[in-house]
Amino acid sequence: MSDADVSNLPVRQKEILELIRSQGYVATEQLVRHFGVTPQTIRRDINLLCELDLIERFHGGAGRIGNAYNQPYQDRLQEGMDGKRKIARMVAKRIPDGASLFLNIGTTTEALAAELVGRNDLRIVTNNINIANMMRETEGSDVMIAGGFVRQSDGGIVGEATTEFLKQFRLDIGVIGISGIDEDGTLLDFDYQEIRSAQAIIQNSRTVYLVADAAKFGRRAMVRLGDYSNIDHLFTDQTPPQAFMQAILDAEMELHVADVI
Amino acid sequence: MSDADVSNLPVRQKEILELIRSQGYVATEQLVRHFGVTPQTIRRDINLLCELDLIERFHGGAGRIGNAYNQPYQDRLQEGMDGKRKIARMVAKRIPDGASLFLNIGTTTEALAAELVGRNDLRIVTNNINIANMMRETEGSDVMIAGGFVRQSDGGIVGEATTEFLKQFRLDIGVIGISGIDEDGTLLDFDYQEIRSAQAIIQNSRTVYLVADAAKFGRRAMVRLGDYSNIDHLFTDQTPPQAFMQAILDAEMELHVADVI
DNA sequence: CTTAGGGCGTTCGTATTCGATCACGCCGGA
DNA sequence: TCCGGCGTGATCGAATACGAACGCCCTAAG
Repeated sequence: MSDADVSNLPVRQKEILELIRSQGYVATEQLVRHFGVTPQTIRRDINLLCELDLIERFHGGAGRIGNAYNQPYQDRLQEGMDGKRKIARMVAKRIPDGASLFLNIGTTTEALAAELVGRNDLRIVTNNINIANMMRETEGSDVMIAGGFVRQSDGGIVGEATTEFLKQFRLDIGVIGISGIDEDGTLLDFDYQEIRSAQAIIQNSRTVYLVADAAKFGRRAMVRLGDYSNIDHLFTDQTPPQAFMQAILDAEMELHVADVI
Repeated sequence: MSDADVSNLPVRQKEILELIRSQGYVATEQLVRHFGVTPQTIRRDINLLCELDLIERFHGGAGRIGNAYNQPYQDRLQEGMDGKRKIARMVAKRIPDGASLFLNIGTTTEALAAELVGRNDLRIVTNNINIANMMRETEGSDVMIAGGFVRQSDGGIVGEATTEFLKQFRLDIGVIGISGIDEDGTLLDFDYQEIRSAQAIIQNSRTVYLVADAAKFGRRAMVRLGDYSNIDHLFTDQTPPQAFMQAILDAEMELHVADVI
């Protein structure tokens, strides 16, 4: 994308780039103090880097560029976030201190992780690089990350190695998200590889939580993950449509709908 | 750390928090457009969140809080960065297109990863979560991450599982960094677990690159990693002190000193 | 020695953002 | 009905950041 040759930049500009990439944002004033130069000089650097599309300019500083590749992902993170957050809050309350849990790929599980930041008695195994990063923000729970291919679109870790890694554990709670649910309770996903990880998590969790916001009911996806018999608790944000209720009631599974509070 | 109860905040403030946590920084103006309210209201929100130590205030917006825990790490990232970058640039030139390589924990290897962003023919295996994140920024090389414990201090992934994961590969080049080098060529590190990963990388690389800036020569560290016989190429930024040269010349190892250009 | 050019500091007028204050509308309780 | 708290919008002077223009210093080429 950014086809500028970074390596030929002056030292100070390279360092600014480095700072911004690692910190996300730096104020002009911070850079002034850091380098001992005038604001004007910093601004010149920032403008130059900005014209090369290496950083994004703000009033008062500069930040990492809004990357085109994770933009759609960021959008997805937004849509239906209210529902996801409600679900996450509800699930977080049901995670006891000292529990061990799997968190797999998915925006809803990420929302859960956000709620769990600050808890410091948990042991978490995840194949989501964003979750691992999130939990690093504070001194808190132990985090293990699964090995495997890093998927650029969403930071998910997938592949046979990932599945094998997950199988090494047996934890209290497995939290999984999915792409869609059929009326008869068939759980679906778009990505074959992701399915394998989810199945490994299901097989090795004493209790399985499925988190799915309202949009998942009726959404078509290609790959079959399993059905309600694999799930112990289903968490959602709205009462599922009538057509889905029969299968839900027949299953030996508890349904939790987030309070509208 | 931040002992404020996030869950009781108004919806807009929670969303602001979410945006900042995911984007690193948002301008006041962006938030104004996003929520359709006046700048004044956004400022009130930002000030409130700032007093709760949940975000950091800037002129023109707000950003993620400069976390106390990775601060010492950030500092370490800074000191000697010039040298590290020079080394990184030199090594990057020696990584051919299509190569497969290990990158282990360490600030110098991170600097190398930064230089490799944009290359799109590489296959990279790493146990450094920062590197995995960095490579995600652009469409580029394939990245595999090792599984294991996520170390909060620096995002390194360590533990027996990590070592086992690394052993599954056999790659063209292994790039390792270390904490210190003795005069006789003994390679040292502070962390026992990290050593095991480095040794696994050495054993499974066709060529081993050691990257070490000038500060490493003579620094004492506790755990023995190996010696020059394990290394094929040593990259550094200054000619090593006289006392070290004999061992370096005796070893079957190429020494590369970064040009002062 | 002279000169041209790049990098940086300085100045100053302009643009933007900030905070204090007041006003309005929307509740819920007396 | 009245009242007070709360959240928001509006106004305006103060603080801050911005860009353009100019001059200085250093370096390299002639």
